[in-house]
Amino acid sequence: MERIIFHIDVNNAFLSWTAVYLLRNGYKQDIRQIPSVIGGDEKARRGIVLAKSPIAKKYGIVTAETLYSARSKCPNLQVFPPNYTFYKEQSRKLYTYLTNYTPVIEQYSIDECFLDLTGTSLLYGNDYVALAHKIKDEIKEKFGFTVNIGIGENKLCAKMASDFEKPDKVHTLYTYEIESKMWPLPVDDLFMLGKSSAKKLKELGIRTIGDLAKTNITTLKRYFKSQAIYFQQASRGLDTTPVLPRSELNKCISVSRTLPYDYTKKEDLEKVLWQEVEEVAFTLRQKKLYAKTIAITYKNNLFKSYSHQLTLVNAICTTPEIYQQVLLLLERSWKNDAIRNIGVRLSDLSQQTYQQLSLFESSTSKKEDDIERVMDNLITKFGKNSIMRASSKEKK
DNA sequence: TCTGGGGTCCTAGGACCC
DNA sequence: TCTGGGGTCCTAGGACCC
Repeated sequence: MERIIFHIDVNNAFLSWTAVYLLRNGYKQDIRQIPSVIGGDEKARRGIVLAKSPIAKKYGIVTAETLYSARSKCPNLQVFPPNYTFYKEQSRKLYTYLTNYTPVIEQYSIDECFLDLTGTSLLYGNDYVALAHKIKDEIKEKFGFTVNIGIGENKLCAKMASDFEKPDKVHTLYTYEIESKMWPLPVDDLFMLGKSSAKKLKELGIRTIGDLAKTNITTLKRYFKSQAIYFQQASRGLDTTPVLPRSELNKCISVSRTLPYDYTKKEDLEKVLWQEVEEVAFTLRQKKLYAKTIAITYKNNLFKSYSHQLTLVNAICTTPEIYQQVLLLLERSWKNDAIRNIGVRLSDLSQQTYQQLSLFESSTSKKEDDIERVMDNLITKFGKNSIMRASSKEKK
């Protein structure tokens, strides 16, 4: 059966949401109408563009460039800090509202989702463009921000369509429109085809998505291995992946931090790692998960990234147990270089409710897990400062 | 005061087993 | 004593997404 998929994308999400927040709190100007960006804290060395207004875009400002560079393109640029708590709330409200139309929603990110409306014509009729306009306008009225809606017969086409012209627009990319609407676009515009693949394709003389669609698969395979098949299928608008609610089961939980200056002392790195372990371990336990693989990630002053990981026999979840492994990893992997960014990642997650005790392991781990859970509950109820372990005090 | 943070997926190579 | 080959698990690194 032919499918009908919508892709909904909040226009300049962080900037729009901040605009809504500011207007609601008495700010006189709509920052969507001026040259503005949402940017990280430059003093904390996080000074990059997270979102931009349409006028800022006209100045050539792009996402992820430094604020320094953005200002050089537009001297009267206004910079606002991100408000993640508010963003998450807006995102949740939007998705809750969209479940009115279909239960088959895949939340792709904080500001993007797919809706499967296949078989809903008895409910909404056959005019999907009209339906999309209705949803789009309701969102604008109800929440105060605009979205783009792309309509297609699969997720790929819907996603490509929502990207066409912004903001506040509805576009279709039906099978019969692929040649006219998608083939003239540069290969970089194809979803999941990034910079490094685009560069290789250009060297092969493949510039547009149409060129890619017409390229011999054997040639593509020589350069792109298994990716070649995806590229060719996608360039022809083919995609059979289903709209699936994001699995509750995370594949990994991670945290990383850019440090205020480059750290060269082990004790300093250990202090940051302790805080990071507390964070990821807390999230892990909130999700009632255990982790078997623990990793440490670095970025040094030369922007070189590296990482180190280990896999345990038994999955763990307490902060001290994880920290112990992280210290081991630090010992084994840190190259004594100046560290700009350091992080902790937990993966190989399971919902295992019992721990298989290895022969020589004490049976106290269950008790320790319970103590941690009691502490977590206190934190949830009374806040972070309500409780602190003795060892964490000295590390602050 | 130049270059964030949280994810998923893939690949190559080594260890180890039979 | 001249050195096969398939399978699995693990790690590091990289591409790509928002």
